[in-house]
Amino acid sequence: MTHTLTIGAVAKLAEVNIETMRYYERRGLVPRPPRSTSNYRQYPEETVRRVRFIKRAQELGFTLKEIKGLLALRVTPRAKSSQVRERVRHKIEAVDAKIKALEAMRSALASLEVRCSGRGNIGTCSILRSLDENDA
Amino acid sequence: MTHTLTIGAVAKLAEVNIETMRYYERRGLVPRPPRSTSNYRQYPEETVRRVRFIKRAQELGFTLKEIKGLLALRVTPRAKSSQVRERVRHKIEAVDAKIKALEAMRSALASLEVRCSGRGNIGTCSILRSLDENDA
DNA sequence: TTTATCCCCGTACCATGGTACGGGGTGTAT
DNA sequence: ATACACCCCGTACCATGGTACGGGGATAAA
Repeated sequence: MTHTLTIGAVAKLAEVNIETMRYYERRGLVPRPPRSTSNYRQYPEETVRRVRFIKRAQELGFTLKEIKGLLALRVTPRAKSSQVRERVRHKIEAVDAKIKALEAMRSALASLEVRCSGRGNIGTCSILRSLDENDA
Repeated sequence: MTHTLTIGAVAKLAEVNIETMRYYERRGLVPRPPRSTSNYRQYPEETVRRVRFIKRAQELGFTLKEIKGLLALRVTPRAKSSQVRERVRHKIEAVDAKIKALEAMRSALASLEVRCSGRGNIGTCSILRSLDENDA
């Protein structure tokens, strides 16, 4: 059983470039793993999840800096859990705001699809107008 | 009544840099407005909404190219509405995927908040583990 | 043991999305 | 008519998030 992965294996499983792995390490998004005698990185399997999380979060509009903050949210013996909870609440609010914005965009798109399929007034068929109407 | 806005006025209202306005024009995200006799850009008020939409969509992880595609979704006399509806459906699917991913992240954060506030096992208190458990 | 494939590291380069600069004209209030 | 803020354009520069290159060593299969 292979309990560790090489950098190339992680990259392949997480669908990123090897250079990206090294870049994330430099940026502190992926912890420096132990090395083999020949100085190869030896990653635990969970690193794959971590990297996938990073990619997914990026697609949701988080910067690497913000993602680092998300990954750092954990209670350790040294951290006061009340502080961590406070930060978690802030992150939840940020996520909720994104969800709301996406839902607004979604319903604008949906109403676009409905309203514009008939022979309605062409002038009302942009996503911006759909958003306006939902806001109002 | 001022029915047109200068570039500076739009920039201020939409909370972007003036240079950003000109950049969006070059990229085709904001249509080239008519000019005054002294060659000043004369924007209709709706441009403010358009620019705000661009910024919001960016925060949701859309690239300028994708945003251009969103803004272009409209039925014109020349476009077959069936094609437009097809594209709209694709966009809706993309938005739904983002919403789902954000909801997963949200519930991971929420369970982080609950589970880590007591004196549970510290090892289970990262967002990655919370996501794992929700997936399973 | 050779050949292919992987890993190391440092450095350079790239695309996206802006932002700044500078020399010139305009608009307007005093 | 003078000052001050605003606009024009072209060009240069910047930060983020990678990606490529190249010389050198390690490992595995034939």
